[in-house]
Amino acid sequence: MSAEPISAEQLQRDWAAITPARAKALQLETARQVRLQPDLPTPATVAGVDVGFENRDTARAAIVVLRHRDLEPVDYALARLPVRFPYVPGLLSFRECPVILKALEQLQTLPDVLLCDGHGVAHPRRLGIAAHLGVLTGLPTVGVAKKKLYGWHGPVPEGRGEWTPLMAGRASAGKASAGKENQAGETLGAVLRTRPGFKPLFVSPGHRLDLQGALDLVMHCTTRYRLPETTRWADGLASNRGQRWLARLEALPGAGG
DNA sequence: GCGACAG
DNA sequence: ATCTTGTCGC
Repeated sequence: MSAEPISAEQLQRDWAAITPARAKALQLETARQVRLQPDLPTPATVAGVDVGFENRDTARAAIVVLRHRDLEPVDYALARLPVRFPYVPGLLSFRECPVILKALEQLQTLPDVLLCDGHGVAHPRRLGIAAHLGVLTGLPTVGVAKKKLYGWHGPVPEGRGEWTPLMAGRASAGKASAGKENQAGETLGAVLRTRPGFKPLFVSPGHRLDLQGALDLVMHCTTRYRLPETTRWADGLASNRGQRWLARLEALPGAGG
């Protein structure tokens, strides 16, 4: 039933001439394959993935695999590919998935779970890049975003690890309900305070785990910064100053590329 | 018509 | 995402 891991090359062909309109339709179909379930087995490894742009039309994906136990890097991969889809809010995966799959194929060993830059099911059609990547690869995935794309939420508690639900739909306006919100929507994710005094992160499950599992994992990976270590590594490698981070990786024991 | 709008 | 200078603080 569920799709086998698709190759980057195949994906490139499938999406070669896709339009935003067709992409939205495809999201509705693909979202039906997303599976959110509790009790993700404790992973041995957790990876972070991010995409940077060397220029207007060249994307660069970076994946860094960390040991779950101590968050030490054990593997990484880099890939480049021409950009063939514009940035459209809600359609991010069509722009970034191809180059990410290419990088995944270069890893020595696949990670047990993947933390993505962007949302999971906290998306208008429930298929943020993390959810889409999960279905495409079959891997458990988590969405970790710095800004909201969709949904509404109340005040975020100040303590580290505290959070408030990110609900589907839009906050009800009107003075009659000032202070209180609609109870109608479903919980899609969480607005999580990883560090007191800093802006919160938007966490949502992507595939093969639930919200609690996503939150536990993100907190486990977040030590002394606002962002999880996975994201920080991938971010660094995908960016312009990637050389600096590359040097740190190559100085490590068993981290090949 | 007006605001919202991952990376 | 990317383009960019300085600045405040541990």
